Amino acid sequence: MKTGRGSGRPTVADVAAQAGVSPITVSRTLRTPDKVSPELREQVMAAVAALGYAPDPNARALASARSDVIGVIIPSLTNSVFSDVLTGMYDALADAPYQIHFANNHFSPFEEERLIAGFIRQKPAALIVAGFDQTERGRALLRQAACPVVQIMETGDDPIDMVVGFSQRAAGAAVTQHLIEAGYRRIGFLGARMDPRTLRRLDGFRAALTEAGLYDAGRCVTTPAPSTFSLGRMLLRDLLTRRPDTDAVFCNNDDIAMGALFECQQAAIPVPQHMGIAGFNDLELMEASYPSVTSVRTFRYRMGYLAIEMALKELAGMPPTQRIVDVGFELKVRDTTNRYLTG
Amino acid sequence: MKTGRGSGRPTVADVAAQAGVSPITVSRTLRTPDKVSPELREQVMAAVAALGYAPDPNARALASARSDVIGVIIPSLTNSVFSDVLTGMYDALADAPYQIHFANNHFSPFEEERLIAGFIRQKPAALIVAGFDQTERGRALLRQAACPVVQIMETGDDPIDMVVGFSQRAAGAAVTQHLIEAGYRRIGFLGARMDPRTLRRLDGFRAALTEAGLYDAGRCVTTPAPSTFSLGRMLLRDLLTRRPDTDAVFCNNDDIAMGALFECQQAAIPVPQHMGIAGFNDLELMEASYPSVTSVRTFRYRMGYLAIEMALKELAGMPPTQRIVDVGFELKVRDTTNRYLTG
DNA sequence: TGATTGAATGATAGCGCTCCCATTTGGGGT
DNA sequence: ACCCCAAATGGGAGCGCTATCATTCAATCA
Repeated sequence: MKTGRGSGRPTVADVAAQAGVSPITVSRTLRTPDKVSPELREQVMAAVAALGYAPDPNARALASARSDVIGVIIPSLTNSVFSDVLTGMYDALADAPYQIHFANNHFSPFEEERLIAGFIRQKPAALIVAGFDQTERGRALLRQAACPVVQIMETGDDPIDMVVGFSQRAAGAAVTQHLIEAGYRRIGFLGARMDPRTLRRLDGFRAALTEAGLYDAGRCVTTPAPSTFSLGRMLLRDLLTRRPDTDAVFCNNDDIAMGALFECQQAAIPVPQHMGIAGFNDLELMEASYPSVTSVRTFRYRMGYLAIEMALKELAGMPPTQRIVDVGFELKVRDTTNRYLTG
Repeated sequence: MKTGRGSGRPTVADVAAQAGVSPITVSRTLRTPDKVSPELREQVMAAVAALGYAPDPNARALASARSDVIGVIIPSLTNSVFSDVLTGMYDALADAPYQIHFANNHFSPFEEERLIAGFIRQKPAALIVAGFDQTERGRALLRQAACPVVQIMETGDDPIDMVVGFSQRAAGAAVTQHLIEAGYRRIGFLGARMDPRTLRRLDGFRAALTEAGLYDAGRCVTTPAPSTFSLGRMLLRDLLTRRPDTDAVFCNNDDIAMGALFECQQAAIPVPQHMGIAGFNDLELMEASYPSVTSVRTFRYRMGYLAIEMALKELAGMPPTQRIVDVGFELKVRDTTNRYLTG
């Protein structure tokens, strides 16, 4: 039985011999038990247990031209936003016979393209990518991929296959609208990294202010640098140097907003009276902070969860209920934009 | 050329035909180019380029009984601590022909054991696990794994194979020592999740206080719940209910510390005068915060980076310089424990 | 009753790559 | 001139599994 090159672990052949059936019956028992008679099924399972057999995923993938890998490509790991998404994905997977492999493209569509090609080579069960900003070739690869493809974090009418997300632009506009309604008039925008999604938030910001006749391009302070809390402090300082009369800021994300708040505290600028602050994503920190910080709640866990769920559904042969899912967002108004706060 | 079952993509055989060599030469050109003469090498590379050939990782893994997967098992994704570690790993990997697959065990050694078994089935190139608290069988599996194994986040004399980390206990003791030196006397401990590493920090805390004759078990407030900022607030409230005279807290991590700070701000407890606060991990937030928060800087990125580097070195056949690497830690003293602060 | 069907099982032949060993070739050493 | 050896290349087989088609056999129908 030892052929010399083998791994030493039991194979389908071993199980088949032990159970007195053919290898293919073992294979069937493991993958499509209902196509095997109960008696044989039991025999095979007993042999599997006796030998401690576990199938080799590589051999399986080679033979069936389909692996159990669900490829996930996200822009960054450092970003806590994506770790929530991933957590949702893992939870949705539960005990489904797939595994998630992910890669990060460092916010580069070119790296994303490489990663897509790499995944496709593995014949993935499904692919999940962030947003709509793939390269031409990247989109083409995804379109040709013989597997479900889910785009997440944004919505759009023309998904490659399926999409679950929300309108970044509408969310940006909603916060801005809230700041206007709260009585702020000289509203700035603080933005870091400026990836496509951030740009769409800015777009919403601009639209809302323009409509209200309050837009002032000079109050937009942005940087391509990755966002950090300290950067939030710096961006606010920058803005106040250029436009000292600014009375509120919409921050492209919560890190920046929190940094802005710290800066105000240190500079003894009363928040929310003299400076309103709103963030984006609604990290848990924003609610716990004192003062608590206004933000836009995004359903990150949910997006991850649904993305996997939709892919699994399609893999199971069920047609998806819908190909375009908008999970929405929720404005969380808190202390930092509540001008009529007592205290 | 179409055999019916094939994937349609070019294979080694196609490349070999195009280049006028045998399949094995193509294989060699791609994996060990120095074993092929320059002329043939060039021919093969030309054929590869012409056909757009890319090897099938599954077939490769099956034939060579060794995949290009480096398995990483960490307790949690939600935790920003681990995302730093992962970032370091990805960076260390750079263009090495391996890919990282990770899984999280939700802080459960049993789930960890399952994951280890799952990875080993894939014949990984290397395995990286967090800490030393595997199950008996988990350790056995790792020991028998025919690949480099790196334990991270902690140090220990008896690694399964290699280890890169730092002494959680010593770090816990060092912060506590600092609090004592800063003049605090009634020092509490706030801890969430209480995983093995946290327990060792607590151990260091206890040792330092005991030695100073200041230990009071009643000042340790812990919970198995996952740590959040709000939880930090609650834990501090709890502690102050039990021991209102507490004058400093060492928090098991930065989230808790930050929450404690917010609670103090809301309750108008002067920090650091009436309450010293120290965290653990030194997230970027701690430095940016106002007041800035004392913490223990841990080299998370570095640990991830080194873990991969050590594994790659071994995979390349080079003997590792050392099997046990202590990256240390660094106490960052800031406003929240600086009693003599002006302001 | 004989033809027909469908479910259950098996034999065979790969999937795409690499291991192992054999073969060829072109120098050194003596 | 001889042997020997190492480097370069190829032939053949097999990694562990599954797709495909063939076979068996009992149940069904006219």
